[in-house]
Amino acid sequence: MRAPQSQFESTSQAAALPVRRSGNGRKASADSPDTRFDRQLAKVLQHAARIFCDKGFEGASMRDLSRAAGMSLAGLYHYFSSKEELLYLIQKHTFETIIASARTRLEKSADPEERIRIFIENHLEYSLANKEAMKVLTHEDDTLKNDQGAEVRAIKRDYYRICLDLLEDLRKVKGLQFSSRLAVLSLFGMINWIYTWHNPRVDPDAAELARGMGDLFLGGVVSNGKTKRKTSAPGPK
Amino acid sequence: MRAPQSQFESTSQAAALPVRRSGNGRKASADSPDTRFDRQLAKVLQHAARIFCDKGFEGASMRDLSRAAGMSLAGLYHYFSSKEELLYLIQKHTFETIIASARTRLEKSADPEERIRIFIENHLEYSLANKEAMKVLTHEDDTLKNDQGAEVRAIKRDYYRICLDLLEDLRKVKGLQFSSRLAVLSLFGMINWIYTWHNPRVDPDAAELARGMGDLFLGGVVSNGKTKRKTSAPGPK
DNA sequence: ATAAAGTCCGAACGAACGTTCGGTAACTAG
DNA sequence: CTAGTTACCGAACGTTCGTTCGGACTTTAT
Repeated sequence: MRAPQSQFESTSQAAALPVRRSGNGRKASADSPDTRFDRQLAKVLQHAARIFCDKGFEGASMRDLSRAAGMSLAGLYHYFSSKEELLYLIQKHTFETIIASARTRLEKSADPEERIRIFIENHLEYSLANKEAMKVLTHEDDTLKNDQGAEVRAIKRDYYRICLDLLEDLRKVKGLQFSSRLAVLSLFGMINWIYTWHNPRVDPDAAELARGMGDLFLGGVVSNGKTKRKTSAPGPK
Repeated sequence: MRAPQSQFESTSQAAALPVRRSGNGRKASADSPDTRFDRQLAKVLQHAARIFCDKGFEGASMRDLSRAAGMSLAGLYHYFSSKEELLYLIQKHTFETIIASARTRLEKSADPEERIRIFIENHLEYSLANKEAMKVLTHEDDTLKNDQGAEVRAIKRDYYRICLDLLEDLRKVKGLQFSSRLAVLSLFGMINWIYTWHNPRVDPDAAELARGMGDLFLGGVVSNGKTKRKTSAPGPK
Protein backbone atom coordinates (compact mmCIF):
# COMPACT_ATOMS: atom_id res chain seq x y z
CA MET A 1 0.00 0.00 0.00
CA ARG A 2 3.02 2.23 -0.20
CA ALA A 3 3.74 4.56 -2.98
CA PRO A 4 4.96 3.22 -6.24
CA GLN A 5 8.26 4.47 -7.44
CA SER A 6 7.73 6.77 -10.28
CA GLN A 7 9.25 4.52 -12.79
CA PHE A 8 6.09 4.64 -14.79
CA GLU A 9 7.34 4.13 -18.18
CA SER A 10 5.14 2.50 -20.67
CA THR A 11 8.17 0.69 -21.87
CA SER A 12 6.34 0.95 -25.11
CA GLN A 13 5.05 4.13 -26.74
CA ALA A 14 7.74 6.61 -25.94
CA ALA A 15 5.41 9.50 -26.52
CA ALA A 16 3.27 12.03 -24.87
CA LEU A 17 2.98 10.80 -21.31
CA PRO A 18 3.26 13.45 -18.63
CA VAL A 19 5.71 11.59 -16.48
CA ARG A 20 7.65 13.04 -13.66
CA ARG A 21 10.68 11.37 -12.22
CA SER A 22 11.27 11.49 -8.55
CA GLY A 23 14.99 11.76 -8.09
CA ASN A 24 16.12 13.31 -11.29
CA GLY A 25 19.69 14.48 -11.33
CA ARG A 26 19.11 17.86 -9.83
CA LYS A 27 19.06 17.35 -6.16
CA ALA A 28 22.25 16.71 -4.23
CA SER A 29 20.71 14.11 -1.94
CA ALA A 30 21.00 10.81 -3.75
CA ASP A 31 17.43 9.68 -3.95
CA SER A 32 14.15 10.92 -2.56
CA PRO A 33 11.77 8.09 -3.37
CA ASP A 34 8.72 10.02 -2.25
CA THR A 35 8.19 13.25 -4.03
CA ARG A 36 4.97 15.14 -3.59
CA PHE A 37 4.02 13.98 -7.07
CA ASP A 38 4.54 10.34 -6.17
CA ARG A 39 2.54 10.58 -3.00
CA GLN A 40 -0.38 12.28 -4.69
CA LEU A 41 -0.33 9.80 -7.55
CA ALA A 42 -0.40 6.90 -5.12
CA LYS A 43 -3.39 8.44 -3.39
CA VAL A 44 -5.23 8.89 -6.68
CA LEU A 45 -4.41 5.33 -7.68
CA GLN A 46 -5.91 4.01 -4.50
CA HIS A 47 -9.12 5.97 -4.93
CA ALA A 48 -9.27 4.86 -8.54
CA ALA A 49 -8.89 1.21 -7.58
CA ARG A 50 -11.86 1.54 -5.24
CA ILE A 51 -14.03 3.18 -7.87
CA PHE A 52 -13.05 0.73 -10.61
CA CYS A 53 -13.75 -2.10 -8.18
CA ASP A 54 -17.20 -0.81 -7.35
CA LYS A 55 -18.44 0.22 -10.77
CA GLY A 56 -16.12 -1.49 -13.20
CA PHE A 57 -13.64 0.24 -15.48
CA GLU A 58 -16.16 1.18 -18.16
CA GLY A 59 -18.86 1.96 -15.66
CA ALA A 60 -16.70 4.35 -13.66
CA SER A 61 -16.49 7.89 -14.94
CA MET A 62 -13.65 10.32 -14.52
CA ARG A 63 -16.14 12.50 -12.68
CA ASP A 64 -16.76 9.73 -10.16
CA LEU A 65 -13.06 9.53 -9.69
CA SER A 66 -12.53 13.25 -9.31
CA ARG A 67 -15.23 13.31 -6.64
CA ALA A 68 -13.63 10.41 -4.77
CA ALA A 69 -10.16 11.88 -4.97
CA GLY A 70 -11.30 15.36 -3.98
CA MET A 71 -9.71 16.84 -7.04
CA SER A 72 -11.03 18.55 -10.12
CA LEU A 73 -11.55 16.65 -13.31
CA ALA A 74 -8.83 18.54 -15.11
CA GLY A 75 -6.50 18.31 -12.14
CA LEU A 76 -6.43 14.54 -12.36
CA TYR A 77 -4.82 14.68 -15.76
CA HIS A 78 -1.76 16.15 -14.18
CA TYR A 79 -0.94 12.66 -12.91
CA PHE A 80 -1.71 10.47 -15.89
CA SER A 81 -2.61 10.92 -19.49
CA SER A 82 -5.75 8.84 -19.87
CA LYS A 83 -8.21 6.64 -18.08
CA GLU A 84 -6.63 3.63 -19.70
CA GLU A 85 -3.21 4.50 -18.37
CA LEU A 86 -4.72 4.78 -14.94
CA LEU A 87 -5.91 1.19 -15.15
CA TYR A 88 -2.53 0.16 -16.47
CA LEU A 89 -0.73 1.75 -13.53
CA ILE A 90 -3.01 0.02 -11.03
CA GLN A 91 -2.67 -3.39 -12.63
CA LYS A 92 1.06 -3.18 -13.12
CA HIS A 93 1.73 -2.01 -9.59
CA THR A 94 -0.51 -4.68 -8.08
CA PHE A 95 1.06 -7.52 -10.03
CA GLU A 96 4.59 -6.36 -9.37
CA THR A 97 3.95 -6.05 -5.68
CA ILE A 98 2.44 -9.49 -5.24
CA ILE A 99 5.17 -11.08 -7.35
CA ALA A 100 7.93 -9.40 -5.38
CA SER A 101 6.34 -10.50 -2.14
CA ALA A 102 5.99 -14.07 -3.35
CA ARG A 103 9.62 -14.22 -4.48
CA THR A 104 10.87 -12.94 -1.16
CA ARG A 105 8.83 -15.38 0.87
CA LEU A 106 9.67 -18.34 -1.30
CA GLU A 107 13.35 -17.94 -0.54
CA LYS A 108 12.68 -19.13 2.95
CA SER A 109 11.89 -22.71 2.11
CA ALA A 110 13.19 -25.43 -0.17
CA ASP A 111 10.49 -27.99 0.44
CA PRO A 112 8.22 -28.17 -2.62
CA GLU A 113 5.05 -28.74 -0.69
CA GLU A 114 5.76 -25.99 1.79
CA ARG A 115 6.65 -23.62 -1.04
CA ILE A 116 3.25 -24.16 -2.60
CA ARG A 117 1.66 -23.37 0.71
CA ILE A 118 3.75 -20.23 0.93
CA PHE A 119 2.62 -19.20 -2.53
CA ILE A 120 -1.02 -19.70 -1.63
CA GLU A 121 -0.75 -17.87 1.65
CA ASN A 122 1.05 -14.95 0.06
CA HIS A 123 -1.64 -14.67 -2.58
CA LEU A 124 -4.49 -14.83 -0.10
CA GLU A 125 -2.90 -12.42 2.33
CA TYR A 126 -2.32 -9.85 -0.37
CA SER A 127 -5.76 -10.45 -1.87
CA LEU A 128 -7.62 -9.91 1.37
CA ALA A 129 -5.53 -6.88 2.28
CA ASN A 130 -5.99 -5.34 -1.17
CA LYS A 131 -9.39 -6.52 -2.27
CA GLU A 132 -10.13 -3.60 -4.54
CA ALA A 133 -6.92 -3.78 -6.51
CA MET A 134 -7.16 -7.55 -6.83
CA LYS A 135 -10.68 -7.37 -8.15
CA VAL A 136 -9.58 -4.80 -10.69
CA LEU A 137 -6.78 -7.16 -11.71
CA THR A 138 -9.02 -10.10 -12.38
CA HIS A 139 -12.19 -8.35 -13.42
CA GLU A 140 -10.56 -6.05 -15.97
CA ASP A 141 -8.32 -8.81 -17.18
CA ASP A 142 -8.76 -8.15 -20.88
CA THR A 143 -9.76 -4.51 -20.80
CA LEU A 144 -6.37 -3.09 -21.71
CA LYS A 145 -5.38 -3.36 -25.33
CA ASN A 146 -2.18 -2.94 -27.32
CA ASP A 147 1.14 -2.36 -25.60
CA GLN A 148 -0.07 -1.74 -22.09
CA GLY A 149 -2.29 -4.80 -22.23
CA ALA A 150 0.57 -6.89 -23.57
CA GLU A 151 2.86 -5.70 -20.81
CA VAL A 152 0.43 -6.53 -18.04
CA ARG A 153 -0.28 -9.88 -19.63
CA ALA A 154 3.44 -10.60 -19.67
CA ILE A 155 3.75 -9.87 -15.96
CA LYS A 156 0.77 -12.08 -15.32
CA ARG A 157 2.46 -14.86 -17.25
CA ASP A 158 5.49 -14.51 -14.96
CA TYR A 159 3.26 -14.99 -11.97
CA TYR A 160 1.63 -18.01 -13.53
CA ARG A 161 5.03 -19.43 -14.33
CA ILE A 162 6.22 -19.14 -10.75
CA CYS A 163 3.34 -21.29 -9.61
CA LEU A 164 3.76 -23.73 -12.47
CA ASP A 165 7.40 -24.27 -11.55
CA LEU A 166 6.45 -24.91 -7.95
CA LEU A 167 4.05 -27.61 -9.05
CA GLU A 168 6.51 -29.27 -11.35
CA ASP A 169 9.07 -29.36 -8.56
CA LEU A 170 6.52 -31.13 -6.42
CA ARG A 171 5.72 -33.56 -9.14
CA LYS A 172 9.34 -34.48 -9.71
CA VAL A 173 10.33 -34.76 -6.08
CA LYS A 174 7.32 -36.83 -5.14
CA GLY A 175 7.18 -38.77 -8.37
CA LEU A 176 3.58 -37.83 -9.06
CA GLN A 177 1.65 -37.79 -12.28
CA PHE A 178 -0.75 -34.99 -13.08
CA SER A 179 -1.21 -32.19 -15.56
CA SER A 180 0.60 -29.16 -14.20
CA ARG A 181 -1.38 -26.83 -16.38
CA LEU A 182 -4.72 -28.13 -15.20
CA ALA A 183 -3.55 -28.13 -11.60
CA VAL A 184 -2.19 -24.61 -11.60
CA LEU A 185 -5.27 -23.22 -13.32
CA SER A 186 -7.53 -25.00 -10.88
CA LEU A 187 -5.53 -23.54 -8.03
CA PHE A 188 -5.74 -20.06 -9.50
CA GLY A 189 -9.46 -20.56 -9.86
CA MET A 190 -9.84 -21.31 -6.20
CA ILE A 191 -7.76 -18.44 -4.93
CA ASN A 192 -8.86 -15.82 -7.42
CA TRP A 193 -12.53 -16.58 -6.97
CA ILE A 194 -12.39 -15.53 -3.35
CA TYR A 195 -13.08 -11.90 -4.14
CA THR A 196 -16.58 -12.89 -5.22
CA TRP A 197 -17.56 -14.34 -1.86
CA HIS A 198 -15.23 -13.52 0.98
CA ASN A 199 -16.86 -11.73 3.86
CA PRO A 200 -14.41 -10.79 6.62
CA ARG A 201 -17.16 -10.97 9.23
CA VAL A 202 -17.97 -14.64 8.59
CA ASP A 203 -15.09 -16.16 6.68
CA PRO A 204 -11.67 -17.20 7.94
CA ASP A 205 -8.67 -14.94 7.63
CA ALA A 206 -5.94 -15.39 5.05
CA ALA A 207 -3.83 -17.80 7.08
CA GLU A 208 -6.62 -20.22 7.81
CA LEU A 209 -8.03 -19.93 4.32
CA ALA A 210 -4.60 -20.70 2.95
CA ARG A 211 -4.32 -23.74 5.17
CA GLY A 212 -7.74 -25.02 4.08
CA MET A 213 -7.15 -24.48 0.40
CA GLY A 214 -3.63 -25.79 0.63
CA ASP A 215 -4.95 -28.96 2.23
CA LEU A 216 -7.63 -29.36 -0.38
CA PHE A 217 -5.38 -28.72 -3.32
CA LEU A 218 -2.34 -30.65 -2.16
CA GLY A 219 -4.47 -33.49 -0.89
CA GLY A 220 -6.07 -33.75 -4.30
CA VAL A 221 -2.88 -33.50 -6.26
CA VAL A 222 -0.98 -35.97 -4.11
CA SER A 223 -3.70 -38.56 -3.68
CA ASN A 224 -4.47 -38.64 -7.39
CA GLY A 225 -0.91 -38.34 -8.61
CA LYS A 226 0.12 -41.51 -6.85
CA THR A 227 -2.37 -43.99 -8.19
CA LYS A 228 -3.03 -42.43 -11.48
CA ARG A 229 -2.26 -43.66 -14.91
CA LYS A 230 -2.67 -40.81 -17.24
CA THR A 231 -4.53 -42.37 -20.13
CA SER A 232 -6.95 -44.07 -17.84
CA ALA A 233 -10.56 -44.64 -18.68
CA PRO A 234 -11.30 -45.23 -22.34
CA GLY A 235 -13.96 -42.58 -22.22
CA PRO A 236 -15.55 -40.77 -25.15
CA LYS A 237 -13.06 -39.78 -27.76
CA MET B 1 -49.48 0.15 -25.32
CA ARG B 2 -46.63 -1.77 -26.69
CA ALA B 3 -45.65 -5.30 -26.79
CA PRO B 4 -42.80 -7.55 -26.02
CA GLN B 5 -41.87 -10.31 -23.62
CA SER B 6 -42.69 -13.96 -23.74
CA GLN B 7 -41.71 -17.02 -21.84
CA PHE B 8 -38.85 -15.03 -20.49
CA GLU B 9 -41.07 -13.39 -18.00
CA SER B 10 -40.15 -10.93 -15.39
CA THR B 11 -41.69 -11.98 -12.13
CA SER B 12 -40.74 -8.85 -10.32
CA GLN B 13 -42.15 -5.41 -10.92
CA ALA B 14 -45.51 -5.83 -12.52
CA ALA B 15 -45.39 -2.42 -14.07
CA ALA B 16 -43.84 -0.66 -16.94
CA LEU B 17 -42.43 -3.60 -18.83
CA PRO B 18 -43.86 -4.26 -22.20
CA VAL B 19 -45.21 -7.76 -21.87
CA ARG B 20 -46.33 -10.14 -24.52
CA ARG B 21 -47.01 -13.82 -24.26
CA SER B 22 -46.14 -16.36 -26.89
CA GLY B 23 -49.07 -18.69 -27.23
CA ASN B 24 -51.78 -16.34 -26.23
CA GLY B 25 -55.34 -17.42 -26.53
CA ARG B 26 -55.93 -18.23 -30.08
CA LYS B 27 -53.92 -20.62 -32.05
CA ALA B 28 -55.37 -24.05 -32.73
CA SER B 29 -52.30 -25.87 -33.98
CA ALA B 30 -51.04 -28.18 -31.24
CA ASP B 31 -47.92 -26.51 -30.05
CA SER B 32 -46.31 -23.36 -31.22
CA PRO B 33 -43.79 -22.88 -28.47
CA ASP B 34 -41.90 -20.72 -30.87
CA THR B 35 -43.65 -17.71 -32.19
CA ARG B 36 -41.78 -15.49 -34.54
CA PHE B 37 -41.34 -13.11 -31.66
CA ASP B 38 -39.76 -15.77 -29.47
CA ARG B 39 -37.38 -16.89 -32.13
CA GLN B 40 -36.26 -13.37 -32.90
CA LEU B 41 -35.84 -12.57 -29.24
CA ALA B 42 -33.72 -15.68 -28.74
CA LYS B 43 -31.55 -14.63 -31.65
CA VAL B 44 -31.10 -11.15 -30.25
CA LEU B 45 -30.27 -12.57 -26.84
CA GLN B 46 -27.57 -14.74 -28.34
CA HIS B 47 -25.98 -11.84 -30.17
CA ALA B 48 -26.21 -9.74 -27.06
CA ALA B 49 -24.49 -12.41 -24.98
CA ARG B 50 -21.60 -12.41 -27.43
CA ILE B 51 -21.27 -8.65 -27.38
CA PHE B 52 -21.54 -8.40 -23.59
CA CYS B 53 -18.98 -11.15 -23.33
CA ASP B 54 -16.52 -9.37 -25.61
CA LYS B 55 -16.85 -5.79 -24.37
CA GLY B 56 -18.55 -6.08 -21.00
CA PHE B 57 -22.02 -4.85 -20.18
CA GLU B 58 -21.06 -1.21 -19.67
CA GLY B 59 -18.57 -1.25 -22.49
CA ALA B 60 -21.06 -2.60 -25.02
CA SER B 61 -23.30 -0.06 -26.68
CA MET B 62 -26.76 -0.59 -28.04
CA ARG B 63 -25.30 0.42 -31.38
CA ASP B 64 -22.78 -2.43 -31.20
CA LEU B 65 -25.64 -4.73 -30.51
CA SER B 66 -27.82 -3.43 -33.32
CA ARG B 67 -24.94 -3.94 -35.72
CA ALA B 68 -24.37 -7.50 -34.51
CA ALA B 69 -28.04 -8.40 -34.64
CA GLY B 70 -28.53 -6.82 -38.05
CA MET B 71 -31.35 -4.71 -36.74
CA SER B 72 -31.85 -1.03 -36.26
CA LEU B 73 -31.27 0.59 -32.89
CA ALA B 74 -34.92 1.42 -32.45
CA GLY B 75 -36.02 -1.96 -33.71
CA LEU B 76 -34.28 -3.70 -30.85
CA TYR B 77 -36.55 -2.05 -28.35
CA HIS B 78 -39.42 -4.00 -29.80
CA TYR B 79 -38.08 -7.03 -27.93
CA PHE B 80 -37.12 -5.61 -24.55
CA SER B 81 -37.50 -2.37 -22.72
CA SER B 82 -33.96 -1.51 -21.68
CA LYS B 83 -30.36 -2.62 -21.82
CA GLU B 84 -30.61 -3.75 -18.22
CA GLU B 85 -33.55 -5.98 -18.95
CA LEU B 86 -31.56 -7.53 -21.74
CA LEU B 87 -28.85 -8.52 -19.31
CA TYR B 88 -31.48 -9.80 -16.92
CA LEU B 89 -33.03 -12.02 -19.57
CA ILE B 90 -29.66 -13.49 -20.49
CA GLN B 91 -28.65 -14.20 -16.93
CA LYS B 92 -31.96 -15.63 -15.89
CA HIS B 93 -32.26 -17.89 -18.90
CA THR B 94 -28.70 -19.15 -18.49
CA PHE B 95 -29.05 -19.95 -14.81
CA GLU B 96 -32.41 -21.62 -15.23
CA THR B 97 -31.14 -23.78 -18.06
CA ILE B 98 -28.07 -25.01 -16.24
CA ILE B 99 -30.05 -25.68 -13.07
CA ALA B 100 -32.71 -27.64 -14.92
CA SER B 101 -30.05 -29.67 -16.65
CA ALA B 102 -28.27 -30.40 -13.38
CA ARG B 103 -31.47 -31.50 -11.66
CA THR B 104 -32.35 -33.86 -14.49
CA ARG B 105 -28.95 -35.48 -14.58
CA LEU B 106 -28.69 -35.81 -10.82
CA GLU B 107 -31.75 -38.01 -10.75
CA LYS B 108 -29.76 -40.75 -12.38
CA SER B 109 -27.51 -41.51 -9.45
CA ALA B 110 -27.77 -41.87 -5.71
CA ASP B 111 -24.09 -42.22 -4.92
CA PRO B 112 -22.84 -38.99 -3.32
CA GLU B 113 -19.46 -39.04 -4.96
CA GLU B 114 -20.84 -39.80 -8.38
CA ARG B 115 -23.45 -37.09 -7.96
CA ILE B 116 -20.74 -34.53 -7.35
CA ARG B 117 -19.00 -35.68 -10.49
CA ILE B 118 -22.27 -35.33 -12.37
CA PHE B 119 -22.70 -31.82 -11.07
CA ILE B 120 -19.21 -30.87 -12.17
CA GLU B 121 -19.56 -32.44 -15.58
CA ASN B 122 -22.90 -30.76 -16.18
CA HIS B 123 -21.44 -27.39 -15.27
CA LEU B 124 -18.40 -27.82 -17.47
CA GLU B 125 -20.33 -29.14 -20.42
CA TYR B 126 -22.75 -26.27 -20.33
CA SER B 127 -19.96 -23.77 -19.72
CA LEU B 128 -17.90 -24.85 -22.68
CA ALA B 129 -20.95 -25.05 -24.94
CA ASN B 130 -22.15 -21.60 -23.86
CA LYS B 131 -18.98 -19.72 -23.09
CA GLU B 132 -20.36 -16.29 -23.83
CA ALA B 133 -23.43 -16.58 -21.66
CA MET B 134 -21.44 -18.10 -18.80
CA LYS B 135 -18.92 -15.30 -18.89
CA VAL B 136 -21.73 -12.78 -18.79
CA LEU B 137 -23.13 -14.61 -15.78
CA THR B 138 -19.96 -14.44 -13.76
CA HIS B 139 -18.47 -11.26 -15.06
CA GLU B 140 -21.59 -9.14 -14.64
CA ASP B 141 -22.39 -10.76 -11.35
CA ASP B 142 -23.27 -7.58 -9.50
CA THR B 143 -24.22 -5.35 -12.38
CA LEU B 144 -27.98 -5.74 -12.01
CA LYS B 145 -29.60 -3.80 -9.21
CA ASN B 146 -32.96 -3.80 -7.48
CA ASP B 147 -35.57 -6.43 -8.26
CA GLN B 148 -33.99 -8.00 -11.28
CA GLY B 149 -30.66 -8.25 -9.50
CA ALA B 150 -32.31 -9.78 -6.46
CA GLU B 151 -34.11 -12.32 -8.58
CA VAL B 152 -30.99 -13.46 -10.38
CA ARG B 153 -29.12 -13.61 -7.10
CA ALA B 154 -31.86 -15.82 -5.68
CA ILE B 155 -31.56 -18.26 -8.58
CA LYS B 156 -27.83 -18.28 -8.12
CA ARG B 157 -28.31 -19.14 -4.46
CA ASP B 158 -30.45 -22.11 -5.50
CA TYR B 159 -27.63 -23.36 -7.66
CA TYR B 160 -25.12 -22.91 -4.87
CA ARG B 161 -27.44 -24.75 -2.52
CA ILE B 162 -27.71 -27.76 -4.82
CA CYS B 163 -23.96 -28.17 -4.73
CA LEU B 164 -23.76 -27.55 -0.99
CA ASP B 165 -26.29 -30.31 -0.35
CA LEU B 166 -24.33 -32.71 -2.51
CA LEU B 167 -21.25 -32.04 -0.43
CA GLU B 168 -23.01 -32.47 2.86
CA ASP B 169 -24.40 -35.78 1.68
CA LEU B 170 -20.89 -36.90 0.91
CA ARG B 171 -19.66 -35.76 4.27
CA LYS B 172 -22.34 -37.63 6.16
CA VAL B 173 -22.14 -40.85 4.19
CA LYS B 174 -18.36 -41.01 4.32
CA GLY B 175 -18.07 -39.58 7.79
CA LEU B 176 -15.70 -36.85 6.73
CA GLN B 177 -14.85 -33.56 8.36
CA PHE B 178 -14.50 -30.40 6.36
CA SER B 179 -16.12 -27.02 5.87
CA SER B 180 -18.81 -27.40 3.25
CA ARG B 181 -18.87 -23.70 2.57
CA LEU B 182 -15.16 -23.51 1.92
CA ALA B 183 -15.26 -26.66 -0.17
CA VAL B 184 -18.16 -25.59 -2.36
CA LEU B 185 -16.73 -22.15 -2.94
CA SER B 186 -13.36 -23.62 -3.84
CA LEU B 187 -15.07 -25.92 -6.29
CA PHE B 188 -17.00 -23.07 -7.84
CA GLY B 189 -13.75 -21.18 -8.12
CA MET B 190 -12.17 -23.97 -10.11
CA ILE B 191 -15.04 -24.49 -12.47
CA ASN B 192 -16.05 -20.88 -12.96
CA TRP B 193 -12.51 -19.73 -13.59
CA ILE B 194 -12.29 -21.87 -16.71
CA TYR B 195 -13.73 -19.18 -18.92
CA THR B 196 -10.57 -17.13 -18.34
CA TRP B 197 -8.23 -19.73 -19.78
CA HIS B 198 -9.89 -22.54 -21.69
CA ASN B 199 -8.74 -22.88 -25.25
CA PRO B 200 -10.58 -25.60 -27.16
CA ARG B 201 -7.59 -26.16 -29.40
CA VAL B 202 -5.23 -27.04 -26.53
CA ASP B 203 -7.30 -27.94 -23.53
CA PRO B 204 -9.31 -31.09 -22.84
CA ASP B 205 -13.02 -31.26 -23.51
CA ALA B 206 -15.66 -31.01 -20.82
CA ALA B 207 -15.72 -34.70 -19.96
CA GLU B 208 -12.00 -35.03 -19.37
CA LEU B 209 -11.83 -31.68 -17.63
CA ALA B 210 -14.63 -32.80 -15.34
CA ARG B 211 -12.79 -36.01 -14.59
CA GLY B 212 -9.59 -34.16 -13.78
CA MET B 213 -11.23 -31.57 -11.58
CA GLY B 214 -13.44 -34.15 -9.97
CA ASP B 215 -10.36 -36.19 -9.09
CA LEU B 216 -8.56 -33.18 -7.72
CA PHE B 217 -11.46 -31.90 -5.69
CA LEU B 218 -12.74 -35.23 -4.36
CA GLY B 219 -9.24 -36.44 -3.69
CA GLY B 220 -8.60 -33.33 -1.64
CA VAL B 221 -11.85 -33.43 0.25
CA VAL B 222 -11.67 -37.11 1.04
CA SER B 223 -8.00 -37.34 1.95
CA ASN B 224 -8.21 -34.36 4.25
CA GLY B 225 -11.60 -35.12 5.69
CA LYS B 226 -10.39 -38.41 7.07
CA THR B 227 -7.51 -37.14 9.16
CA LYS B 228 -8.53 -33.85 10.63
CA ARG B 229 -4.82 -33.26 11.18
CA LYS B 230 -2.49 -31.28 9.04
CA THR B 231 -1.59 -32.78 5.72
CA SER B 232 1.33 -34.95 4.79
CA ALA B 233 0.89 -37.87 7.07
CA PRO B 234 4.34 -38.98 8.16
CA GLY B 235 3.87 -42.26 6.41
CA PRO B 236 6.56 -43.45 4.01
CA LYS B 237 5.73 -43.01 0.42
C1' DA C 1 13.24 39.79 -6.32
C1' DT C 2 12.39 37.45 -10.43
C1' DA C 3 11.96 33.57 -13.21
C1' DA C 4 10.79 29.01 -13.89
C1' DA C 5 8.47 24.92 -12.83
C1' DG C 6 4.92 22.39 -10.58
C1' DT C 7 0.09 21.96 -9.15
C1' DC C 8 -4.53 22.55 -9.86
C1' DC C 9 -9.02 24.36 -11.69
C1' DG C 10 -13.52 26.31 -14.41
C1' DA C 11 -15.32 25.87 -18.57
C1' DA C 12 -15.91 23.97 -22.57
C1' DC C 13 -15.20 20.62 -26.69
C1' DG C 14 -17.11 17.00 -29.83
C1' DA C 15 -18.40 12.40 -29.59
C1' DA C 16 -21.02 8.72 -27.93
C1' DC C 17 -24.49 7.11 -24.95
C1' DG C 18 -29.52 4.93 -23.92
C1' DT C 19 -33.86 5.85 -25.19
C1' DT C 20 -38.07 7.76 -27.64
C1' DC C 21 -41.12 9.23 -31.27
C1' DG C 22 -43.62 9.27 -35.53
C1' DG C 23 -44.04 6.80 -39.30
C1' DT C 24 -44.04 2.82 -42.77
C1' DA C 25 -44.24 -1.50 -44.59
C1' DA C 26 -45.74 -6.37 -44.01
C1' DC C 27 -48.64 -9.67 -42.43
C1' DT C 28 -53.17 -11.46 -40.55
C1' DA C 29 -58.35 -11.73 -39.59
C1' DG C 30 -62.72 -11.21 -41.04
C1' DC D 1 -61.24 -5.71 -49.82
C1' DT D 2 -60.50 -3.15 -45.26
C1' DA D 3 -58.95 -2.81 -40.46
C1' DG D 4 -55.81 -3.92 -37.13
C1' DT D 5 -51.93 -5.66 -35.22
C1' DT D 6 -46.98 -6.75 -35.55
C1' DA D 7 -42.26 -5.74 -36.95
C1' DC D 8 -39.19 -2.51 -37.84
C1' DC D 9 -36.68 1.92 -38.99
C1' DG D 10 -34.61 7.08 -39.57
C1' DA D 11 -33.94 10.76 -36.96
C1' DA D 12 -33.62 12.96 -33.17
C1' DC D 13 -33.82 13.88 -27.88
C1' DG D 14 -31.25 15.17 -23.68
C1' DT D 15 -27.43 13.50 -21.03
C1' DT D 16 -22.99 12.03 -19.96
C1' DC D 17 -18.61 10.71 -21.53
C1' DG D 18 -13.15 11.39 -21.81
C1' DT D 19 -10.32 14.92 -22.74
C1' DT D 20 -8.33 19.68 -23.52
C1' DC D 21 -7.25 24.53 -22.99
C1' DG D 22 -5.96 28.84 -20.89
C1' DG D 23 -5.15 30.64 -16.83
C1' DA D 24 -4.01 31.12 -11.83
C1' DC D 25 -1.99 30.10 -7.54
C1' DT D 26 2.02 27.91 -5.12
C1' DT D 27 6.55 26.24 -4.59
C1' DT D 28 11.44 26.03 -5.92
C1' DA D 29 15.82 27.94 -8.02
C1' DT D 30 18.70 31.58 -8.82
